[in-house]
Amino acid sequence: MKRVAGRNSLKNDTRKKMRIYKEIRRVTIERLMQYYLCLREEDLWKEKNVVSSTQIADYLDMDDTQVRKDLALIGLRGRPRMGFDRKETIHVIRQVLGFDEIYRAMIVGAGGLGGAIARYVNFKNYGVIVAALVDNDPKKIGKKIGTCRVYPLEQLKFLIKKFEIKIGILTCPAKAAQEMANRLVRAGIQAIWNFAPINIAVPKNIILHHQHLSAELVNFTFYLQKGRK
Amino acid sequence: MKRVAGRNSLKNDTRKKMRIYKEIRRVTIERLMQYYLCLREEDLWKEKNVVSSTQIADYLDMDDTQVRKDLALIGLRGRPRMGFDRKETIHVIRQVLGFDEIYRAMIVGAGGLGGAIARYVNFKNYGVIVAALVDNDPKKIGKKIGTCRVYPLEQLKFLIKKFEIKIGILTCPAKAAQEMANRLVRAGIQAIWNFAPINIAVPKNIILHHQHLSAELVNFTFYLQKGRK
DNA sequence: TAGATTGTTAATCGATTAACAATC
DNA sequence: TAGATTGTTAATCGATTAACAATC
Repeated sequence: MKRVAGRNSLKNDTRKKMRIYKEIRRVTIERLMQYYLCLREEDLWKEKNVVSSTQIADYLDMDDTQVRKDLALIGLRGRPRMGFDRKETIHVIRQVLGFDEIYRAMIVGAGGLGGAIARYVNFKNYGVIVAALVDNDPKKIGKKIGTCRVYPLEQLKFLIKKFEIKIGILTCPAKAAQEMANRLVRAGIQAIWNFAPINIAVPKNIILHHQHLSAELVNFTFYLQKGRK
Repeated sequence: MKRVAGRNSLKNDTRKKMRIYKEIRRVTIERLMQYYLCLREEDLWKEKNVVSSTQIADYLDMDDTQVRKDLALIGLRGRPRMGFDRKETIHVIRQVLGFDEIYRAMIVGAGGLGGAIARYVNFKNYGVIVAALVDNDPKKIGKKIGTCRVYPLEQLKFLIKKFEIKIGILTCPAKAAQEMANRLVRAGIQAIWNFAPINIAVPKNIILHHQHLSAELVNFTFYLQKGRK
């Protein structure tokens, strides 16, 4: 079957993207994120045009073949004796991880944690913009935190439609978390990032990511124990 | 060689503990944490004395053999037809993960995030107590946040000695993070939990856990992309 | 060219799952 | 007892690492 070059390119791109995504596992995503961070942030490499898989592997204390495999998976080719083009690598990883699209988020609960997250400016480098906060405390409503405003809880659904919000960030007290999650789901949210120290349940089609800070403590308590090195 | 029962029991316990710890990997720790959370928190099981590996596995959507293997690794035995003793399981997991010892922590940076963490009451369920905050803003010094007080930055070293602080929590701005980490290390801290959006370097013997909230965004951006699912 | 680095296949390693006898 | 659940061995699966020819 004959093909006209270009005509199907967009379609083929999408198909290729989907094929790639099927194969990318969670651990790979985490590693891609690490490559991205060190390629982008490390002063050491900021001026370089080309970085070898060995350099990345040494920096991250991992195997160089792994780096090449991961980069090959997302379509990146290196050049023998040279390595990988730094800018291209950054660009493709951003593309694959979805940082080049824009998703808007809403923070539910304008307390200390919610406020701190709203002020976290570099979310936008990762394709996420906090568009609004909601709270039920009249004293907080109308205030500006970072670049966004605190709205009354009643406007939750309205704001989600208006700003086309896809991600709900729960920084409310634990006892309100499930109810707030339900409201977000009913309002058509697609993903929930839960900071409340409680497990919540959502429909299967909703992306749910728990951020239980207490659960992270095991990283210290386990390794600090006597008898451990 | 003959052994006197009891005489070596403490020694043997420690030896056994160390042997176990050698074998416990990061993924296992994470799973133990999940078992702990669902055994402890799920209302469903709060009244039960016995829970089977199958029930836990179903709840967490994993393989039941895995649950039995993990529990066997930390010395827990189940009873055929019954399952595992719920309280004993909780107790042993707490023990292994180190939640029964007490470690004190200091928060460096009494902003929104630092304040929110200081108020997170259930850290103490995991063996961690926030003993103090430090900040260089004179307006904040002396204030009480949750149950602890904000001290001047100059007292950092003094406070670490006084309260026997083992964990430093960095919630200061990114540009101050490395310097604050250095001060913590010089003052004899053993672990650092870094919330500042920058990579910091510490000596190898220090436990370092980065909590880059921005990096978590990939959990949403990747899966929200068009062409996925 | 010589040598460094890639890309890929094969080998190893470890983790997960299946099977089933033992047991209460 | 019959049947459910454990504990353990063996089989499978997948991920990581080693080896090495290809290449600039």
